[in-house]
Amino acid sequence: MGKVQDTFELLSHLKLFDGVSPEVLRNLADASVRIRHQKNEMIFRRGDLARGLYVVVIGEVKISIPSQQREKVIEFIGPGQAFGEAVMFLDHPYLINAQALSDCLLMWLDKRDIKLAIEHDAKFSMHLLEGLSRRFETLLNDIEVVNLHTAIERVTGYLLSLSNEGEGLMHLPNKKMIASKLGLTPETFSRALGQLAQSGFISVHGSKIQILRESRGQQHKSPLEPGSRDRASSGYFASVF
Amino acid sequence: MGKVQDTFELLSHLKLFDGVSPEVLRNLADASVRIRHQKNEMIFRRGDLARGLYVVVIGEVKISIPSQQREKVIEFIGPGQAFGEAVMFLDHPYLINAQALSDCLLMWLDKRDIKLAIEHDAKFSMHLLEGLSRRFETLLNDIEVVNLHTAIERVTGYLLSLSNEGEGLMHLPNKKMIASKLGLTPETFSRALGQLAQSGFISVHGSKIQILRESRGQQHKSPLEPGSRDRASSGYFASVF
DNA sequence: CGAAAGTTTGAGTTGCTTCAACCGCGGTGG
DNA sequence: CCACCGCGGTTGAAGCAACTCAAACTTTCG
Repeated sequence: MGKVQDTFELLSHLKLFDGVSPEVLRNLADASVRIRHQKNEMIFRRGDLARGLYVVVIGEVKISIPSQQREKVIEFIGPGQAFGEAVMFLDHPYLINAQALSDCLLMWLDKRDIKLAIEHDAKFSMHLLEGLSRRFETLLNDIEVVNLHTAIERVTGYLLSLSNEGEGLMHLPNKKMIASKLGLTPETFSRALGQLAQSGFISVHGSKIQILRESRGQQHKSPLEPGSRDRASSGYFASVF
Repeated sequence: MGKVQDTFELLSHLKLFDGVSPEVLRNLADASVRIRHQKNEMIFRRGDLARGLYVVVIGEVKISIPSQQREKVIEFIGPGQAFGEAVMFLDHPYLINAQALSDCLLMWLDKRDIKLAIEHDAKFSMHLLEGLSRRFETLLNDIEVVNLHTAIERVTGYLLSLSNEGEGLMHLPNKKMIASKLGLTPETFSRALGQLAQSGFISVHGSKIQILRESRGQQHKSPLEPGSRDRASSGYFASVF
């Protein structure tokens, strides 16, 4: 009882369940399983069967495509976000790996219970659809970045998107993963940062990065940010190089 | 009346509306707008506002990311499939272009009506979720292909996936678009086909392509295979080169 | 038939990767 | 306390796969 009560409380604060009717939420809370993972533990692997979805309550999770040579980082999932849903609806095995980037508290929900909730609460359906759509746009953006932009453009775009979300001084733990997210090798990523620093656009001190100069006029199509404007090689790049 | 009746009939045969209750379907049919597009006409462009979604009834639609230099083809949408949904749920402008590849009959549904249908029929929600999930997996696959595979691997994988769906003799209209879908230039695509033909794996006669030899251990559901990088060392490629 | 677009082929270029060495830092244990 | 290791990151040099540019050829279609 205590457990269910706590879980209900916990879930009710997550965006995914915002506005969902108490009865449905209670059922979900009842059916949910708490899962803890230590930093670096695998949550699931490519090829595993998907029986449900995960919601991050505390911590951060890395989603990536595994490869013998090098993995490709897809995205980072934080509190309130779900993952593993896409494949769940298709009855396919996972294409991706999910790994805890820090000690994590997750909620796991069985496919059956999710479907029940969908049947009883359209609000929940909408949240799922929105989440999936958001994730879809992110992927779309990544495809665009990888296909149509050079290394420096990718890094610039990434930094700008970070600075849009947060403030001027940024902290990049694990540049290797960022490089992979941008579809670059760590070496190329490092060199790109070096070039941007040299050109005076940013300053780099270890993992701390500061944007010194904004892109001219309306920025370079921030490639990791859905719904932004347009342009690649004009704008900032024209002014710098 | 006649029109609505026909539309109801039309929609009821589409997978997207399979199992949806007659009342909801009738409302949707009532609210839907028939849209015809001639071959090569743009259906929407990046930056346009998304007020609803489209369903292909007849014809084929190309979804692509525009670029000054060259566009990137995302996918081809055929009868019974929806497009433009992802962005609709987010109230973002489109990131993509949609263009008719042939003369098309489309149904357009307003966001409001879609949301109403979601609220009244969980089956419809599920179809949307499944569709979005399927599309998501496709993108994931594309990202993997572009990031982790060489030109020849991409082409081989694509041909194998076609042959899995259909039969040995394939028809590729517009190789330029296929090349773009695979993240290659037309030249590189052409050369890759040439190499595969020379190695005896396929035969190419204009736009008609025949697979002559299967890949060893014909798994290619997911294009992450050993030997992706070191082509000379394993898998199919070792046997060919 | 002729123009326009698509495709192939050749030659040269390049941006990213690869390989390798090196640095700095945190943890560990002798 | 410091030597040692391992790992993340940086830097240099060299290679290469795919791109660009260009020209010839083919198909499509008005």
